[in-house]
Amino acid sequence: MQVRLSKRINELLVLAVLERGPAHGYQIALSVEERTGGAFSFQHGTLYPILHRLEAEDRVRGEWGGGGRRRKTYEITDDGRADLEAGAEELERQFRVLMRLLGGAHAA
Amino acid sequence: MQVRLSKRINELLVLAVLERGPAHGYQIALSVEERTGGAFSFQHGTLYPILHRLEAEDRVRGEWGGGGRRRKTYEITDDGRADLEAGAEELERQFRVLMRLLGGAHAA
DNA sequence: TTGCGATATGAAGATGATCTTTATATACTG
DNA sequence: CAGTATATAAAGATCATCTTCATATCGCAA
Repeated sequence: MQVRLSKRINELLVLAVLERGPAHGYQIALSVEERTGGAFSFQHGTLYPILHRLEAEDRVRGEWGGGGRRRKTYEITDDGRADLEAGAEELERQFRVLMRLLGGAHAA
Repeated sequence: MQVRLSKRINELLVLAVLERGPAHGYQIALSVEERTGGAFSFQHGTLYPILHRLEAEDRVRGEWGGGGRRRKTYEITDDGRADLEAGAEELERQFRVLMRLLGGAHAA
């Protein structure tokens, strides 16, 4: 399955949340969990490395916010937006292929 | 993402192939690759452990075939069929949730 | 005002799935 | 008879994720 599906999905989830506005890590985790009804979630030991990767690759931009509380706010970049769009399409394509094979077994 | 998505998908791909008739490992790998147009594939170091796991859990039944050539033919069990059906449904549900979040970003 | 729970981030270590490599062996083709 | 395709499997490497540990602030309640 050449491209690690879970890894890709995790990245896209983060990008999708940020597409709707800047947020910091903790918020992203809550948002994903809330908006997917708990179907997807992040352990913080999973989320932060992803954010660091996305930032290193300029798909998001992080900025340390003031106000005492150590918190870093991320926003999506143009590269990130492009990646999200391409990724979502690619993922949907892959999934249709998958469901065609699986679906033949059980359903309409 | 509590249940490892890739792991689950790999299992379901194997079960889906076997749902259409018994096959041995090598055939399963070819079949998956062919029927998904290359979107999904197995390295043999991935496939055989999966088959062993499925067999150990009675989701498939393996039998060493005669004819000199060391080859093991697998068929799906009732447990395997039930698991495939439940898994395919669950996967589709998960994916709809995922695409709703991702899709909001780019599309209709 | 002190303690606790929620917010907030990150690094280190453990686990586990997948991939690569190595090993073995037979069937078929030229 | 040599080489390639078929066929399976174990061992080791790699990498993502999870768990745990570490740190620090904020808000609330006792």
